[in-house]
Amino acid sequence: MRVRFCPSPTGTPHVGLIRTALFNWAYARHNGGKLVFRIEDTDAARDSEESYEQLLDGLRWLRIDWDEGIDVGGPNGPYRQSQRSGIYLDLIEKLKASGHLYESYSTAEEIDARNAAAGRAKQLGYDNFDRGLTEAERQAFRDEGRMPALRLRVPDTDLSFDDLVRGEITFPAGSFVDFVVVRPNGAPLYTFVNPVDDALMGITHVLRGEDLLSSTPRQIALYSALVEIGVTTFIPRFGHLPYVMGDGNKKLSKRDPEANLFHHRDRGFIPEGLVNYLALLGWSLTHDRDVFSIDEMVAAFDVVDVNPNPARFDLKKAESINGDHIRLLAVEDFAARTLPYLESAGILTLPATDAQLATLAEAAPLVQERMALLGEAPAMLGFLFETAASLDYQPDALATLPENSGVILAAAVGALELIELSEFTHERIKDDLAAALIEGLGLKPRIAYGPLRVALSGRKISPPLFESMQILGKEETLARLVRLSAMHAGAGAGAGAAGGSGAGAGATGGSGTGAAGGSPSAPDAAAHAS
RNA sequence: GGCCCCAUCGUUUAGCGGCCUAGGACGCUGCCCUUUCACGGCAGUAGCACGGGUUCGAAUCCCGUUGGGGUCACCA
Repeated sequence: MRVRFCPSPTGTPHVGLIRTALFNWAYARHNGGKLVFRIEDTDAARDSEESYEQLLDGLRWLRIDWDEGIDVGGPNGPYRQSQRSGIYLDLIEKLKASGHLYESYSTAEEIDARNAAAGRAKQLGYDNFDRGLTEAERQAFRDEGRMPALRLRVPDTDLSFDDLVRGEITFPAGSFVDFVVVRPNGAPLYTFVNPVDDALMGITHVLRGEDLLSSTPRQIALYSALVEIGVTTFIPRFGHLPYVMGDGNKKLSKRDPEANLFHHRDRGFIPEGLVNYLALLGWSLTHDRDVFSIDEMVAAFDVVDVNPNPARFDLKKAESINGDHIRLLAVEDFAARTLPYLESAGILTLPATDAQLATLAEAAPLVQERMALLGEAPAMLGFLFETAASLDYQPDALATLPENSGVILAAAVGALELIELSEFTHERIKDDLAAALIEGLGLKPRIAYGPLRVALSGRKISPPLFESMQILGKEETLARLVRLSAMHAGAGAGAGAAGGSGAGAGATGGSGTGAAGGSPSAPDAAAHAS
């Protein structure tokens, strides 16, 4: 069994294209067959070397490998169509000699005019006019200086094939016409080189996008010609994979950012997660589970199980699956994978220092289960790599501070100061803070710890608080609590319990006494502190 | 318009004649867990496009209707 992946290198890799590569790959691996990787660069105007490199980059990132073709070579090379001209020229001559190809001098305008004159719908396209040209007529055109395109003479019969995902499909005679395979300048078109290369490379199963379904009869017609002249002995099986849709009812367009493979990588999809999600686009492993490994996919994949309906690319679901795979990672692996994201965000130096790596290793277990995308790492871990002085506070975080924040922060400082440096662990921190704030001040945990969280991270949400304090260390933790306390007092929450520099009240309005629950207990807190 | 493909919860998918008063997942809602957010747990929400057949029996087979999509290039 031999399958192939044969993209044309235009633009950045599209997730639909990659899904096609994945299915071909999985089918080959499942059956112990070979995957051939060929590049269809027959359109010099649109193809680019950059796009070619991106294709390789994308496939390697997803760990989709191939047995024959680009880079790895093989007996049927070269594997870039732009380097196979000689092969095509030879075959074109043979097919001309056998009468399968004929010269066509009709221009688009002439075809339209003939259709109009015959009362034939314009959309019907070419009318096979040049089929019956005599040699004298052809010579007359040549004498006018016209160069012929070459068309394949298609059979005047119905053509059917048994699609691997859709079953029996029949195209009635006349619904496909003689089509151009070689431009007047001698350059063969995709319609020619694609089947020819498949034949030459012994491809047995063609899995491709649904958009090519209606060109299949023409392809089979060419294949029949190739069989007749002895180039190959069989016509491959075809399987047309469903579209990958975007929002609404349209194909996921190349313009759509979600279509871009690298967009997802940049946001922090991991290969395991994206492959899993891509596999779900038209296929499923089983009835009650949709998180699986690529090995599980290979073990189970059969193209006949592919669902023919178009699938919508659902980012939310994709992220959820990715999050599941992130959680499945060994913690060291997870930490290592966040590295590039932290570095490019400027959180870590490049390269990261040993101290930074140590901090990351400590923090990784705290955040691994709270991320769906590796790209969330900078926002989640950034505060661990700053100093009290450089920390930025998010406005929405500041907005959550209760009026008695000063009291809370002061009590926390008081409690934490008493902990020996060697005992500054999250368990101890938790116990002492609970004693000071929950019992001491009689506060609800969410009220008590909110200001501490903001002080530490500058954010409303963060990794677990006590663990974060442990990683930051006693000195840094206290510095952050003190800084926010001073800020808060300065901003006018009259309590002034912290630094006492206070005075600047008024601005925010709320009279200092508002700290209802806090006030009575304040003396206790103070006692604790001193 | 011709031809072709497709049709199960909002989305995706299981189902290939009786295991279906239709299962899972994402999303959404509620509750629990809880140092925030997550994670996790529990519960709930919501679907076989329509109409004919075939059959003892249809989400499953057939026909039609409707709806959606694709394709009709000297692009790939």
